[in-house]
Amino acid sequence: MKVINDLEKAEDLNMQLNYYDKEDQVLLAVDCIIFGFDKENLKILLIKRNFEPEKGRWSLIGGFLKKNENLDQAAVRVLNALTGLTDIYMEQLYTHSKIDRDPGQRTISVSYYALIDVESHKFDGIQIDSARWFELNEAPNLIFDHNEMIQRAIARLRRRALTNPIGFELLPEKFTMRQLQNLYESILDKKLDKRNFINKINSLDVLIKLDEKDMTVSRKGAYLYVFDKDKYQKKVEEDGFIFKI
Amino acid sequence: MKVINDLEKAEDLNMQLNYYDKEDQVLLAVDCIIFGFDKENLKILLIKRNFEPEKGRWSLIGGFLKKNENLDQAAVRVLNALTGLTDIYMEQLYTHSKIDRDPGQRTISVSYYALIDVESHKFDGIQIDSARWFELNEAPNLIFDHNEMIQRAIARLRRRALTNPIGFELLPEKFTMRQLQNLYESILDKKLDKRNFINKINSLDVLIKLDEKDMTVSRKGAYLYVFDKDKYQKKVEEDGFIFKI
DNA sequence: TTTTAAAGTGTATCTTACACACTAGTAAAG
DNA sequence: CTTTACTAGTGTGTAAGATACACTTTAAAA
Repeated sequence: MKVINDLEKAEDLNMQLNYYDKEDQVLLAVDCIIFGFDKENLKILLIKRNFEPEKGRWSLIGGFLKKNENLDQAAVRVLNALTGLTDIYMEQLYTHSKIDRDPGQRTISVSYYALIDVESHKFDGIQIDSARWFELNEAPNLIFDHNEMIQRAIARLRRRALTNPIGFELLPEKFTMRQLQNLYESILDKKLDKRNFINKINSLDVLIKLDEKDMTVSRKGAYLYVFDKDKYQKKVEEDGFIFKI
Repeated sequence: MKVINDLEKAEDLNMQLNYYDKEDQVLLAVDCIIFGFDKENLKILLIKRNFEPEKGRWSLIGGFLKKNENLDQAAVRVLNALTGLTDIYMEQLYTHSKIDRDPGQRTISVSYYALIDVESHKFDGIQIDSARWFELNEAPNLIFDHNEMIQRAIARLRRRALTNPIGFELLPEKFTMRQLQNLYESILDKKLDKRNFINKINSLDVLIKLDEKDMTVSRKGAYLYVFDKDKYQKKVEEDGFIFKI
């Protein structure tokens, strides 16, 4: 019996090695879609590619997954390496696998996206020269399937904006109602009624109105608000905190 | 000049080769989360793994991406190979990349999910013996991170059910209101009011009531409905057709 | 003919969404 | 000091949609 068992084990081991070994390996990339909000408009961060193929053309911020990291970590590392940006929370979006999407070699790419405040995230990386913000509708044509990736990210962002309090965490620490409304209007690409917007936001009960005013925006000045992270967290845990703008 | 150009080209080519060559390659897998609805309850399709590691344990229906296909195609192929199921539309869900998720070798897995009608999709594949339906809450513990994958799929399904007319396409061709309500109640895991549910569904205006009755469910019998695909498509194109149950 | 089991149906009340226009406050200009 | 200019800030009425709720109908089986 022992012999048979050992034989079986040997066969299994063999099978195991064979099984994985005969499979095709591929390169796995991450591409970061970084939306920026500058209190007025929605922008996107792009980079000039410094290697072939497609050297010199604009692209998303991308790089390859390494053996010792997971995809979330790869996205953070790549973003930091190419722009110097740190502490950006990105969310995984979609995995693109068209056979010839990268003519250099069979590469599958996982897209990540984030929405950040332009002012409070100034670049300081070595590659700063080659990365810059573009207005969303003035972005150049991108390499590979990067345009498609962006379209998908915009769709997700929009859907999110309609049903989740996206943006609260992503705004500058203190902001005016007008800025928050601008953000929503940029994402949804339509005008909202000021009174209804404020009523809705207030009914969510996650903002704290400060005594402080932003006097740069008008003669009268506009009250500043901060996001109440604790209240927000509690609501998310309780009921998912889905609403509708 | 020509010489220089050629030199540059050579350098570029070299760089190109180097660039891709020094990157780590990985195995890419797909795992299919197939939810089934049998007019009563939500089930999940699992398979007994027939190779090491973890041979003999239950797992999702999975396999590896090949060079000549994209991920969507891989998911369809793998599902068909292991269960004989055809014509299943699956949607990509998430890409799992924890470093040691598969102890056999570094493998990244892309999960796909679908919701199908159990009755109208009987197995006929060679592997039929090792695949079977489990009640969602009676499913065994699965290998790797497959439990986590299922949790994510349930969350997505639930979210979808709240805002999209999921299920209409996925039900048997003819169905009763009670069956549709059962489906929603299974997904959302809560009871709904019969009258309110019917009113809501009718207000969506995508079902056609037949003269035919299903006499198996009660003495009185229940009217059968069919899904109006054209109307549905039109609504999706016009306004995305988001609603709220 | 009676029993049984699920189907089918309507309304009143509450909540939320939406449309809509004027006053308030401050700094800068004159 | 007064006027001007500019954006912030505010409330209500109406319409639509969400929710709660219980009895009658139908046809087969006993």
